[in-house]
Amino acid sequence: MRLHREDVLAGALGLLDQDGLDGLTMRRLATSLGVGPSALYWHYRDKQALLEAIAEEIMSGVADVDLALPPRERTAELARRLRRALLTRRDGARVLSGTYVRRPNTLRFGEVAVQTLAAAGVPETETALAFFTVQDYVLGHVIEEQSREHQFATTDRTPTPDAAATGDYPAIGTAIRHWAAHTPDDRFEYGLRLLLDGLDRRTGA
Amino acid sequence: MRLHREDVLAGALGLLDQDGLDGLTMRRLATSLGVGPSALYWHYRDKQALLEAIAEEIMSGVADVDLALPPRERTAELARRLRRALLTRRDGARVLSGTYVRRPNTLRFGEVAVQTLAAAGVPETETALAFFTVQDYVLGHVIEEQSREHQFATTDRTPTPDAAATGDYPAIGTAIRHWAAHTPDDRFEYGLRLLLDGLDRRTGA
DNA sequence: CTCCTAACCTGAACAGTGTTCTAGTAGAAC
DNA sequence: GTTCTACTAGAACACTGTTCAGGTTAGGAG
Repeated sequence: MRLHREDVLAGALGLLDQDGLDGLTMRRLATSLGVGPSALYWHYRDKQALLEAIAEEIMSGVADVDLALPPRERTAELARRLRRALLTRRDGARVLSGTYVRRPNTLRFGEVAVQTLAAAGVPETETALAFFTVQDYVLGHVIEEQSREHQFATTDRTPTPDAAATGDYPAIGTAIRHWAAHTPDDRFEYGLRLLLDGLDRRTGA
Repeated sequence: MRLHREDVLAGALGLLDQDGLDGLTMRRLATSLGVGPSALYWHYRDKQALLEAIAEEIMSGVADVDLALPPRERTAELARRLRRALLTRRDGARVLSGTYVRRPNTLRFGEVAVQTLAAAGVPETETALAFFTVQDYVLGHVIEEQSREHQFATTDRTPTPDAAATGDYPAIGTAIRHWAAHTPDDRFEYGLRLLLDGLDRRTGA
């Protein structure tokens, strides 16, 4: 009944989904695996190393986009797959933003994305700029998305942000009302479309 | 020599700039103020409450954009001011992403931004979507930007990301080389222009 | 000038955190 | 069946956020 690295990783993923990033502690992970805390340090040098393994696991398969799609739709699909992957695990975006991973899944995602952008007609000198722009948007978006999930679930603060805003901030009130009428997917797609439309202008030149 | 809330906030900001978010602990803040840790809890209910005060402080003045600018340039300026504000304090983006603030500075930024987008011709039903898109991009971008600063300063890992990537990931190699030739400001401006160009298409319809 | 009430602080304690260390045990290979 | 490696226990260190009962100090009222 001894552990391997994969068992530790699997247990960490389970604990992450259950209790979130703040609930993922080495001690709780150890007891959930029926083992002492120090045992984990044989498999992973650090908690940071474990988090990087989690990040790399989250990125698995994200790059496997349908290559038959036209380039623009393919980049859109890559962005959607990244968001889906982050949403799959609780606090996934926060985990990824805190790690700096250079491993197969993560690198392959970058490789495919850059190639796709180039195929879409983005000049070679700009592909990295465009890639990071999209990635930064997705990360920022999902961080906020998941932070909202968590905030509404735990605290009992006013769930409607317009409650405090109607007074001195008239534009926010109506704007948020329209915003609330959309699904999370719609909100993501809106920003994604903005970026893709902006990219279109640069592929012509 | 007793403290007021402002003193605690000022000390926290100083400690944040010096040691980063992870180094900002209640005990160290207390000793830096010449006081016991429990004294802080008279001024702020939580560490979270203190962080929200910091976030609100970071957002001070960000909304004060030149109203004489044309709408498109004004939204660009708002995005730049947000980035500058986040960059001013160390780990500023991480602090802001972890808080959910409804206070004057933060609300006023939203109000001005939404109004500016409306003035630019964005349909009223979309202003919030557009606002959050830009905000999410800025946040994601600066989180990555500041995380890079930190990573290169502390650890002695390979500072050039293409070192590991040249092998099986040819596109990344050249892409990163072009990326590295730009200044941080340039990189931000590129993504910002993408978003603004995408917005232009929606203001005509 | 005293008194009193509010504002502010101390010191100790609790429960929890990541991490390291020495010492040891189980499992496979020969 | 012994040896060697892979793996683990248990205790300890130096931290973390937070609470609590009790003490101090300042500023205004009488």
